[in-house]
Amino acid sequence: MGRVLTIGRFAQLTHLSIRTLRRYHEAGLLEPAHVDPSSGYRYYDAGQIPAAQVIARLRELDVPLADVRRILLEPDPAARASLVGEHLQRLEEQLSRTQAAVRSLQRLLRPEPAALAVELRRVPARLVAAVEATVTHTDVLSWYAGAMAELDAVVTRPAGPPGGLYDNALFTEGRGRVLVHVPVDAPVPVTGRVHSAELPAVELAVTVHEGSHDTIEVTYGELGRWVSDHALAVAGPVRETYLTGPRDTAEAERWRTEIGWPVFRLTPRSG
Amino acid sequence: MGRVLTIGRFAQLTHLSIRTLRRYHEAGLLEPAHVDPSSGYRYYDAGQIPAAQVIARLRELDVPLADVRRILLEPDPAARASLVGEHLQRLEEQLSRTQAAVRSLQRLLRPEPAALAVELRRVPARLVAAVEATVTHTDVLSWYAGAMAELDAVVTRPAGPPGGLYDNALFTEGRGRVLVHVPVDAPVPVTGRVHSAELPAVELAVTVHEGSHDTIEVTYGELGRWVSDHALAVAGPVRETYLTGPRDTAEAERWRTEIGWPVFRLTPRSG
DNA sequence: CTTCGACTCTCCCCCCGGGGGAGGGTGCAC
DNA sequence: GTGCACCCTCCCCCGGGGGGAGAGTCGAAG
Repeated sequence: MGRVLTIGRFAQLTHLSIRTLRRYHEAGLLEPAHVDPSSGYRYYDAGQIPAAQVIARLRELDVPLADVRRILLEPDPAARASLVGEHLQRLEEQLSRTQAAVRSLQRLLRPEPAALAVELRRVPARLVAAVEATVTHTDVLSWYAGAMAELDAVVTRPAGPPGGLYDNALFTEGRGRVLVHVPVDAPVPVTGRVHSAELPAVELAVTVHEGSHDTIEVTYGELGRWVSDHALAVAGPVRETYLTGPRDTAEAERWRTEIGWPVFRLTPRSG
Repeated sequence: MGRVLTIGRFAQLTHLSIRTLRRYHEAGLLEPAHVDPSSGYRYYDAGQIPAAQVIARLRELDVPLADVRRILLEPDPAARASLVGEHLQRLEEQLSRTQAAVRSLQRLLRPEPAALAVELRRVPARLVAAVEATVTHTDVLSWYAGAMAELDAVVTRPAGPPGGLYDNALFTEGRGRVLVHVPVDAPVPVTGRVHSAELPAVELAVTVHEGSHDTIEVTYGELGRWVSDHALAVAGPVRETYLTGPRDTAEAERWRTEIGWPVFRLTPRSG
């Protein structure tokens, strides 16, 4: 049916650039209907227009070319739809991160004079039921949800609010060790990923972040400033304790998150 | 006040990576409080934590480093807020483009068997009041709004629905000549950007896109397929005519956009 | 005060998804 | 049959990082 189209005509019909079509060819996303072996000329077929448009629309959704290829190679429509759905979910997560950034900017650009209440606290060792893993910054939220669900299934009578330990590398390098825990009075048997652990005693600089986690980075910064101003230095993974969280109330404004940064005293110097 | 912080400690307090801090330094975004001239070591101050966070949050909004710099250098808070607002508006435009891509994908992945009604039509030359410019793909929407408003102010009695001519390069290369017009019965005097023009007679392959422009690219593809299947080739800028548009009804489902692609007949060949 | 391990420096190459342009081969329409 | 528009490959560029090499520096323990 379709008459053979040169790359230029095909570009006009699909609203893609010639360069982009060549790139999709070499990436194995859109093989021309025919390639002249002597000249290397690419020839397309009008039937390939929808395929080219699917690629273009997926690219508009910032789907990486490799994932586009995976989607196109998936023969089962349902599986293909779920692959696309994953990316849509990723877009929603990005949207919420964008909203959090906007709210953080608002708080940063018109800062409230309310002084931060920080307490230096010596925390004893603590027996907990825990789940640990090394995760990336982008995965930490979904990982947390799964780990906490598993903990809740095992720990029937928690001895306090749940919490997490987050390696500093998780934030600065985007990947690090994470431990989510629920305090317990007695060791729990190993169940799935859940095991007992003892959080070591530390000296913590503690503050409480009020409200949703959208602007928690700002609170981290304020706590960091306090730590620095008091001639302290960071000495280990940060500890968050979810005094009031999503499990307690759906109203994010009521959440209360304790942030504790393990610190040690620097040798005194002038200043 | 603030004690001097090495780049590593500052990275911990701001949750930025060392590499990123160095990049922000060389980009002139975040000058360390002190740089040791002999060793090159960067030393930061705890007071710079908020500045670092502002940069990080703007980067999360995909603000280019150059624009971040412009924002940081702007002393007037109101002007600064408006710069940030521009980027937020850009994000909203991107969001609507994302939604359009999703809807286009839905239409592409479960196509309706409804055959496209295409008509080959010889169109005579037409006298219009027009505004022209060379614009980029990202600017075309806002440019169109301004141009159409100017046209409306000049043309009191239009002789037909408004339309636009769009260079194919606008779509394939992202930049091209655009002409927006309102048909008139008699030439209009030059007023601002508005001037008279005569659209040349052409042979058009015409179809009508129903509904919002979200999925208009899909209709373009179907029209392109029809053009190719009928041994035609594209011969000039596409013509859109807004039979029913935002000016007529707020219900996007009722919009009707005529798409006319100038074509010429290819020399006959087998197939 | 020395030592040594952790920290930091610069420099170069890599990633992605394109765009610009050079230099040279092809095709089609008149 | 010839000219010109088209197409080819190849290399370099962009932004905003990351990885790692190799060398220099800092500072805390002994």
